[in-house]
Amino acid sequence: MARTTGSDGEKTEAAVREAAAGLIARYGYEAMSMRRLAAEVGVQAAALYRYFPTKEDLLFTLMREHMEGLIAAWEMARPTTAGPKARLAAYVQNHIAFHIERRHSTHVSNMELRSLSHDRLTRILRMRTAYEKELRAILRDGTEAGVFSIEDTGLTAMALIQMMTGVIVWFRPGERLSVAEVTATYLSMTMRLVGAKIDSAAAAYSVERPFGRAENAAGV
Amino acid sequence: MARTTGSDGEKTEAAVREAAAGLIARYGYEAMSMRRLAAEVGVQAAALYRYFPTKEDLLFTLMREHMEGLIAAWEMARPTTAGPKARLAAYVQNHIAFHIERRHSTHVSNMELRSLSHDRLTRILRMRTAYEKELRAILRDGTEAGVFSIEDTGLTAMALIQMMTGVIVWFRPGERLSVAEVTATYLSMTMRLVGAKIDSAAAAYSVERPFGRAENAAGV
DNA sequence: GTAATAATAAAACAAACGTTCAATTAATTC
DNA sequence: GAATTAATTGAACGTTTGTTTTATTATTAC
Repeated sequence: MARTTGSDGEKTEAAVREAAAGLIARYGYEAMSMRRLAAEVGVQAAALYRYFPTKEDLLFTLMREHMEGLIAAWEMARPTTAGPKARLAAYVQNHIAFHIERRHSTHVSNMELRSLSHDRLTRILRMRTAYEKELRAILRDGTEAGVFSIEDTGLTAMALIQMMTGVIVWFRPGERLSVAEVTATYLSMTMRLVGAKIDSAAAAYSVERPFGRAENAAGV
Repeated sequence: MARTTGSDGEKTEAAVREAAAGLIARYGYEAMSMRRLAAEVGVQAAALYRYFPTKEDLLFTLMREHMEGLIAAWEMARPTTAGPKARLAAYVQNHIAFHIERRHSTHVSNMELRSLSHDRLTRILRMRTAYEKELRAILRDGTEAGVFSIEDTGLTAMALIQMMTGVIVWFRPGERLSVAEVTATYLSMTMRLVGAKIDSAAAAYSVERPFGRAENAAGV
């Protein structure tokens, strides 16, 4: 047989991306065979090559779009006029919300870097560095303004990112804690970690448009 | 040919373990072929099967011994009579020192869990849970004693472990920072994160026998 | 020095891998 | 309704995979 009834290129490609992210997150890039992926999508392996010339192209596409999405989300969420503390709060909220929302591609982007070619690895790492640079800038500004007390800006940024991204390792939606509760707790841990001075302005941590659904509930 | 001059089972096995940890850390378990591993050791692939019946047995051995080593190191380092703050400091120091010292097997143990069979995964996770339980106990004791101010003990434990283990992602020995400096900074970040009350007892954070070499230098 | 054993090499196995190609059918265009 | 294009199948390709088997040599024990 050949073309199947109701088949549609765009739908198939989207299904391939989603299935690939799920399978790679669960079993790893090397462990996912193209035949297994095709079966998950409900298609023959050869059909995948209409959308992605090689397996590595597929991996790279997932990673690139993950990073582009993360940076775009931050550009939407970032407060431009606010002080260091509100900006840090926005960064934390955006980061956690984005990574929980996209658990699978986060896993892929964090675990499968080693399967990229040198050039593509460089491109992904460049995006990542740009994103992390934003956090370092916030920490530096806060330290210079005397709002934070931080010993080493770069090291603190790495520690915070590892801590926040680590949420996806254990967090499962619908269990003991909600996204809002987790975010609120991580936010206060972050503020203590950077030695943020407590101030009386009640809305100090709140931010206008966090990524994803409105989950500002927890009283922070 | 067959047995080569100077060949020795124990040495070969040790070489296999070390080479395997390095290759899996760099390229991943699935991406490491038995032939590649054998070449790294300087032996034919068939020779590996004298020491490990299957590839997965090799992986499991690396992980089990990593976890056993971690737990053993903590049992050596743990202060039994000290208060929560000194115990937490000992935990952090031991954790960071151990993971930096064994970067490769740490990578393996963190990234390749999905390649284990169900039973073996359960065994490794049991060890991990036991180790993490120690940290939760310290945090709980400190909170009850009023020394720490923590909202959610379990969540804080996960955040701390992710933060500390994340050191191996970016830390390279011999670069900008020494192990002692990194440990000192992480220690003070940890203490702020758990809201540890500052006390005047100067030696509050010091601990008798940290894992590995004596790197207590930084004035914490 | 001979017998036993430990450690390895070399070759082979079937299975699975990523990928390509030709054929075939569904949908679209005119 | 015929011609064109889009989407997919099924079979095949050469490699590489983990593993097994058999033979061979170094070492050890007596």
